[in-house]
Order: sequence, then structure tokens, then C-alpha cells
Amino acid sequence: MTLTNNTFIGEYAYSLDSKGRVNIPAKFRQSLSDDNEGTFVIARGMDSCVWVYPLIQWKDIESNLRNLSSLSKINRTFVRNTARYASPSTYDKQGRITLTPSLIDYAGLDKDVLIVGMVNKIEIWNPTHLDETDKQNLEIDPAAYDELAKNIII
Amino acid sequence: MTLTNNTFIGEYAYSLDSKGRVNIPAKFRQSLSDDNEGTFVIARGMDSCVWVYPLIQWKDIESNLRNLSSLSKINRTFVRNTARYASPSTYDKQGRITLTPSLIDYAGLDKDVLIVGMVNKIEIWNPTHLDETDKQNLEIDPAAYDELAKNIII
DNA sequence: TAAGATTGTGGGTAGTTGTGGGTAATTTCC
DNA sequence: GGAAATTACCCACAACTACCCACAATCTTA
Repeated sequence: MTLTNNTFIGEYAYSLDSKGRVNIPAKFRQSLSDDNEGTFVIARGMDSCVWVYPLIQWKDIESNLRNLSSLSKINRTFVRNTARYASPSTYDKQGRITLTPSLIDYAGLDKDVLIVGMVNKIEIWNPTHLDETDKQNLEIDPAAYDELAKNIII
Repeated sequence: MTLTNNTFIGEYAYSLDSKGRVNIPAKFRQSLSDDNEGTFVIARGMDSCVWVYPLIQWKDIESNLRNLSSLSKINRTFVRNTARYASPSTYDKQGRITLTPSLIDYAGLDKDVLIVGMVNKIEIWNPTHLDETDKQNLEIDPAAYDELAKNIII
């Protein structure tokens, strides 16, 4: 039973081994289309977590970045900040990807990690950090939610 | 693990040796198409760094420069500044290119350098300078930045 | 329920990659 | 024209990475 291709939902508790490898949940792998060539692109998330894009999804972002002329300073900064911390990672026979030390450090990852499906991408969290982030977000402005409600039916 | 051809992302800490050679990250080399003939064009970046283009990409820029009429003063200045400091550099068997003293000086490069993938080109930085540039860029117009981010779903 | 398949986790090994230096060929300059 | 400096090419080694195999726990299916 496969949902839409390259779409990820659900939450999984896995572990990060001494070589910096994490498993990609089997269900996520099954959802991947072949043109991803078994490759993800890992990057800094906007919260303190790692974002994992299927290759196809990333190529989309990349082609947008490619169209930004470096004559403009703001473009250069944007491209640099986005591309700099991203790197491709192919999963091995066991279905694991290797995270870079830089990203492990950025997300403050330890042995236990939480894999969260974010529909078009995957997030990897230190469970403790996610808890804290959750608590902070309880105080989110209700007006902001109302604004969101205009854009999505749930 | 093949991303798009001639496309570079990620950040690498390498070193500049006494002969002015820097390694091009293996992942970047794998992404190069054959028609680059193992050659890059190195040039002054618009920030204090060295820009490294794969030959193919540079040829594209050259043809764009060709189309700028020298009637306009800004065109003349731009073409001159771009072409003047550019030079081709082929990588050796170990995958290194040699930088010119002039470019090393311009970018203020020392032993430790940071290689940054900028999608269609590569930047070589003195890590200290990049840090400073990062800090300055915090003060850029956030609205303009958001505007960019809005058009690219990341 | 039992057997088989799948999934998550750990570790060993061979090949790759980054870095330094040596030597021969080429260029520059007096 | 010849010496000095520069450049290009080659080799060597240490560190790292990707690939492979193994095994236990879980899930599936008959």
C-alpha cells in the first residue's frame, strides 16, 4: 500500500551510529520513485534539525537557485546560505544515509534520533530539541493559525 | 550518486599548499561533464573570494559578455572587471587546481580555505572572511530576503 | 503458531580522497 | 644563450569513506 510518490508522513524513533549513519524508514523508501536514484539531499533545517529531500525534490530547488543572478548581493547570500550546508547522500544496501559531522552538530544530534515525515521532505531531530520546540510553539499566535486556515482545508 | 551535471553544493574545509594548489572536492569533480576538459576558469568573486567556473559555464558567461555593447560605460566597466582577472586552470591527477598569486591575494587566502558550492560555480574563501561577510549580511533587508524565499519552496 | 521474509543495527575491509613533496620540462630574464 | 625561477607532472602515504557481510528483532503469511 503506497501513498503518493515521494511523500512522507509519520514519526519513527531510530538511532544514529558511530559512523554518522541513520536509517531511512522502510515506508519512506518504498514511497520513493526510481528517478531519485537512491539519493537524498541533506541540509540545514530552519529549526534545529536536519532536512532530508528526495533528490527529485531538491533538483527543483536547485533549478530555482540557478536562475538567481550573482550580480545581486541578496541573491548571492541566499544561494550561499541554501547550497552551502546541503550535500547529497545515497543510501546503502541497508537503507541508511550518512550525515555530515557539520549537520549532526547543527541539529545537536545524539544516539537517539526522531525521524519525522514532513510530506515533501523528512526531518531528523534530537527528540529533546523537538520537545522544547513544541513547547515554545504552544504560544503561537492564534491569529497566525487563522491566517493559515484560509490557505488550507483540513 | 549523480546530481545534475556541473552543479555544486556543500561546504568543504581544505588547504592551500605552498604551491598555490587547492583540491577540488571529489564530489564536485564527479559532477563535471566531459566537455569541461578538466578545466575551470578562476576569477575574482564579487565578495572577497575566488569564483571557480567549470569551463562550459564560463563559455556561457563569455557569450553573454559578448552581447554587452561597449557604448555604455557601465558595460565597459563590467566586462573589463570580469574578464581582466579571469584565467583558465586545469586540474592535475590529484584533482587540484593552481590559483594565481593575484587571486590568492585578492581573496586574502591563507593555508586554510573553505570551498563552497554555489550551484553553478564554486567559491573559495578564507574562512575568517566568510564569517565576517555572514555577519554583515545579517543586516540585509529581511523583506527582500523573504521575498526570495517565498518564491522557492524549500 | 511456526516458518520465512523484512527491517534496524553493528562492524570489518578495500578502495578512494586529501596532502605533501620530488623531478623534469618550460618559461623568464639578464 | 645560459642561469634562475616557475610550472607541470608524477609518486607516496595517511585518513577517510563506501561497500560488504552478519545478526537479532520484528513483521508477514500460510
